[in-house]
Amino acid sequence: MNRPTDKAVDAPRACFIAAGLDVLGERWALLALREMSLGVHRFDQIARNTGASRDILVGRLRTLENQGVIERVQYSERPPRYEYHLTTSGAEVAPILISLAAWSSTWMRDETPRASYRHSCGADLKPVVSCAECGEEFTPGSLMLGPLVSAAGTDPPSDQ
Amino acid sequence: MNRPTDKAVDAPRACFIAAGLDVLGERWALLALREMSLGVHRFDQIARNTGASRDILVGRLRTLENQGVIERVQYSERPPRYEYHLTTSGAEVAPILISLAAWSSTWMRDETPRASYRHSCGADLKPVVSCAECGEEFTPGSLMLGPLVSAAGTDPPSDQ
DNA sequence: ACAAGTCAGTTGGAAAATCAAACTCACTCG
DNA sequence: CGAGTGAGTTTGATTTTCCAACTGACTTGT
Repeated sequence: MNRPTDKAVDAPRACFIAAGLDVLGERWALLALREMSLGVHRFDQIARNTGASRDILVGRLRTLENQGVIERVQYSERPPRYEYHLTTSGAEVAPILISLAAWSSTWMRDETPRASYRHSCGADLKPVVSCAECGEEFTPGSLMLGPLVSAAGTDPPSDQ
Repeated sequence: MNRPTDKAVDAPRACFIAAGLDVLGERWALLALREMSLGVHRFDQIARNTGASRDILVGRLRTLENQGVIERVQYSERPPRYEYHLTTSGAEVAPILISLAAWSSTWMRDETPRASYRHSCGADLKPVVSCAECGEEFTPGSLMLGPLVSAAGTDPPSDQ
């Protein structure tokens, strides 16, 4: 009763981009991760530097913690106070932030002055994305759909 | 009355990551761009494949058009019908989608089956991000703040 | 000692964004 | 002629977000 071509009224594409956005795509999430990448770990400073309201920021940080992207590290007993730190998973968000910063500094050409980014070597941010397998640079259009998978092909990296 | 260290009650960090998110960070925007990257250009299919409601999708597509990320291409006079295509700027969003897909397929390890992505060479998606200047691979933490800039350092790429 | 400040949240109510489904309009196809 | 397609628009509910004030447990300055 179900030939392979039967699509149940065309459900939205379930792909890893959509899944990633479920975690990282909520408002303020990536900016909070940006702060931690830059060495800012405390609630008040993250709130100030991102501009997020404190209440929704609490929600985002909890979601990111539940997803294993960040972790709370207690730095005071009385009163209990926590710092927010990137896990391995969170640290690996960097390429997303880098690509975003690079795209933005190329294409957002208006008058407003903004903080730019650079590589630790001192050079302006010019990331090159290439395929680990063939070494070729990714060109627009070289991203293609692959098969459906449940857990990524090979090794599950254990966090921390 | 304004020493360099006076910070006007700590405004949120104005940086290129935040600016990029203003354009690409709204709900459905990146998924719509994903569709166009995959060769889907018509409204109904973009709505179906992303899962966005038609009304907000209209809004997103208009914003992306105004920002020069996509353009509408008329393919029928009567009734007027348009296709949505990536501009050069839109095509260069690919590294963001690639990084997101790669992060997600590494870290979203639950049971639900999702479409994976691959490079056009056939290999599973394993992007390597390196610095165009020094050639070194970007490691977590190698992203650093640079100076404030108004329009990116050098050449404004003309679109198309 | 007491007032003021820091820090990580909570709370409550208003404002904005999103959602889903139905509806429109201009056609095309059988 | 009737059904279907395609790109929206409309409507009214639901969900998120925003903002400012408030709390509780301290710490620091005078």
